Amino acid sequence: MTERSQDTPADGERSRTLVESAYSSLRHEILSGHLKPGAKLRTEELRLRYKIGASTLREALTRLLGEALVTAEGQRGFRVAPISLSDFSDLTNVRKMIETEALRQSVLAGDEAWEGRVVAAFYRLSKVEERLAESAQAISNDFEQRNRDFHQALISACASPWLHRLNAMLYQQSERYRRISLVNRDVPRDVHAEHQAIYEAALVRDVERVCRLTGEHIDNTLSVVRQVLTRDAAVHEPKPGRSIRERTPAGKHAVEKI
Amino acid sequence: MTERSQDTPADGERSRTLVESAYSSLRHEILSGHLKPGAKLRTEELRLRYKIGASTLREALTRLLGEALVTAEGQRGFRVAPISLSDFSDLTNVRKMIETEALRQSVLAGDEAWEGRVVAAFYRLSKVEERLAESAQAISNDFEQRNRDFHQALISACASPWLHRLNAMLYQQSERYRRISLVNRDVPRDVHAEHQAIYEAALVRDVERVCRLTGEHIDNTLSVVRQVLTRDAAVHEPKPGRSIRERTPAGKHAVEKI
DNA sequence: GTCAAATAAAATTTCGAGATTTTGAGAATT
DNA sequence: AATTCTCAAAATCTCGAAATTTTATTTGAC
Repeated sequence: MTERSQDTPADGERSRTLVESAYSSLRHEILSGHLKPGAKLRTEELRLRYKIGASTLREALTRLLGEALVTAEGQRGFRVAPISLSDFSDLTNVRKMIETEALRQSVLAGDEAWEGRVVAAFYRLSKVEERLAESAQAISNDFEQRNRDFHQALISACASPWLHRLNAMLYQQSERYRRISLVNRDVPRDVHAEHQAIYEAALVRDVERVCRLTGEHIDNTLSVVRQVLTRDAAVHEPKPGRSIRERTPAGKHAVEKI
Repeated sequence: MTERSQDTPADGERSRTLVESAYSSLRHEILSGHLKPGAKLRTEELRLRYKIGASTLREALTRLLGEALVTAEGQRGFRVAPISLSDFSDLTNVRKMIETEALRQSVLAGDEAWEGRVVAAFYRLSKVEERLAESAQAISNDFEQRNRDFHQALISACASPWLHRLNAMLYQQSERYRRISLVNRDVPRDVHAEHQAIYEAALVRDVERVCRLTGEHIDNTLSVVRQVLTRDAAVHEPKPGRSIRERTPAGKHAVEKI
């Protein structure tokens, strides 16, 4: 008997195939930090959790492999991709280069429709930033979404699919670091002011200024994450409840636990 | 009855898992152009060809998805990623940026061991380039291998894993275009002279010159591929033979069969 | 007691049949 | 003729047990 159960998709996913929804769920759990960096991903446990077959789960994990959110080794299964300060530092530099270039092209090529997207995205971002001071934790999903939309809108007039592709990948990676840092503690920073400055420079088509400000903006994120990660290296605690059993891979700096 | 046959790996692959060797074989077939851009990848057929299970094949294809060598849609299976002039043009620009930056860092940071790798790789490349005139087709595998090694050696002192990762991806993509062009017809170009110029500039640590030359080098490849692709766009005709299971994706030049 | 081989337990990988969906050819309707 | 409907063939997607490998534990020799 092999009836497809077609269980209700975990969250708000309406992906068609089971692989796709498992992929979405797993990605969300990794990005949000619920699945911890370096953690072993045992097929058996995940299989039961998501109520899917072994191959289906395996395929979902393989997709994440291509996005560098999980690692895979020989006959030793999958792990959540580890994080490290040096990785994030590297990531930040490369992302600065890519996003800046995309931005340059976009601001130069942007038409009226582009302006409209930027204005709209900035407005929505501002709204959520107002509420960010109090309940940083609660609305971090909202904020991340709109922050991504804003950055995306800014470069949306860039005509290069490859720049978009690479940028999306790097942005997702850095989003992971940001969210992991956010969950731990929130380091205040006037991120709204930075966004506003970028926004205004974009609309007056001051390319050099937009690029410079965005570069600094990205760098500031590095600073914040650096603070959190170095501080947490000492503090961490094992997660309560039925958690995925795991061994800390040898010699990694202890950003393992969130 | 589920015995593992562990058939001899296709070529020189000694990958551990079946997924890995299927992945390698498929990648090679796509890069070499044996599997044509845009072609449908029917699981049934491939399954029989490689003598592996459905899920195993599926996982191998999913890996290629992450490298943008295949595309996948909903419940409609996999296809070899299509190619186009505009894609290659875009690819070339982005790759120029990435590889140039990696090169800059590498030449600045390169130590004696780096010099050694560059010298060795250049020597091996030169050897194969001597023979390139006659049997371009026959030794294209050799040439591509050593060409990749040479470019890799040049940037091997770059300390950024992300630059390496992105560069590897872009290089592989452009390799695909180069090989497809090569198989069709060979457009002569004094590629050896270009390599030599880059080589010499690298060894005397003339960063700006290395980057400029490499940029031009990459651009030249674009020109060559452009010639071949535009020429072939006309030559090919949808063969009216029986049972065209294959719809040429809209407006693509028909590089289906090589 | 220590080290290594043997054995047991656990986890990963693979298979292929069956469930589901898409496709396309012909019938029926407008 | 063009569009929609029907339904069978073909293809994709999913499952879970079986095969294989890795990891942990025990046993045995020195």
